[in-house]
Amino acid sequence: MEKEKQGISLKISNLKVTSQRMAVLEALSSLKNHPTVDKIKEYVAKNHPNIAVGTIYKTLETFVDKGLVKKVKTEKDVMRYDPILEKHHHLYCEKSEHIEDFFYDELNNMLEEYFKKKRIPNFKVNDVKLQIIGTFKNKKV
Amino acid sequence: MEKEKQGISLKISNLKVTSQRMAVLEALSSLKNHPTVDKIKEYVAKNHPNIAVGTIYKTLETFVDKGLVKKVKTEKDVMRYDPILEKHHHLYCEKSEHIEDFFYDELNNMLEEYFKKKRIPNFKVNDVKLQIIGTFKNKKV
DNA sequence: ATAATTGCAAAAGCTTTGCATGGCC
DNA sequence: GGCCATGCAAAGCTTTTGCAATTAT
Repeated sequence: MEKEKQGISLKISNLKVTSQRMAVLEALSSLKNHPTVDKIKEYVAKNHPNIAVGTIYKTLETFVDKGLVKKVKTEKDVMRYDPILEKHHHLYCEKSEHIEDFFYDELNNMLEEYFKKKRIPNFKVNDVKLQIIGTFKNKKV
Repeated sequence: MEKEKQGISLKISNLKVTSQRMAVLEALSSLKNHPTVDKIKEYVAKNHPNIAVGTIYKTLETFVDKGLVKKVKTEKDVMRYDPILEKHHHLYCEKSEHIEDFFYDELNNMLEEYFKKKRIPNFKVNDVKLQIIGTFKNKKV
């Protein structure tokens, strides 16, 4: 059961299990497309009409601190959240707000190799993220 | 003379040459580190005490439209501006707001090759940006 | 002349904060 | 019971907008 897993992941992170946190976790896993706070609020409000936006912000910030979600940046200025922790990159649509995940180990390995060989003076590389920008074809995004 | 070039680049873009626009261009080329609007305002204000923030925003937006600068987004939610148009990537410091440019044709070629061979289903790649995240060594950033 | 640009100030997001209340452990 | 999390509302920022006055061409 999904809820159980979510409760466990809160406990592991030393967070109290509250219905709001559970609801935000559920929203994150249901809303596929790197939701904004607004989308999350909308989703959560279905079963939680009284949840405060502040709570959602605080909750998400807590999750980021604990490493349960990551922030995704776009050229626009609204923060979006990504619940997937495996290493992956993002495809950004030039024409819409759509963001899609892109997993490809081969690419990760290639980059890792590259930065292992080619050192950057005075800089220690910890992570490399790709923003792959373009357009989606034949798809309602 | 630098000013002349800047005036010309405005004319080429079909923009009227105003002292405010010249000042913003100068700020962009002097402030190396991908300045925020605030930094730009600060710089411009030295010789232009009366410039309005709104004007700076409008000016920058115009420049972005004309392709004279690009927006750079960080995990924090303040927009920053990059006057360098050549293809390049960014080094992000994990510990500060410092952003540095990273030029490396070899890497660009490698990525270009990669995405030429490895097609992504339903997606046309137009640009690939790297966010290289880590820490600067022996350096006051 | 006239169309574009600017300054000013108000407004519009998005996000954070403080504090009293309420709920987990 | 103690402490952490929540709701609420206000405040803080960054950014946008409308409009009259100004300026470049």
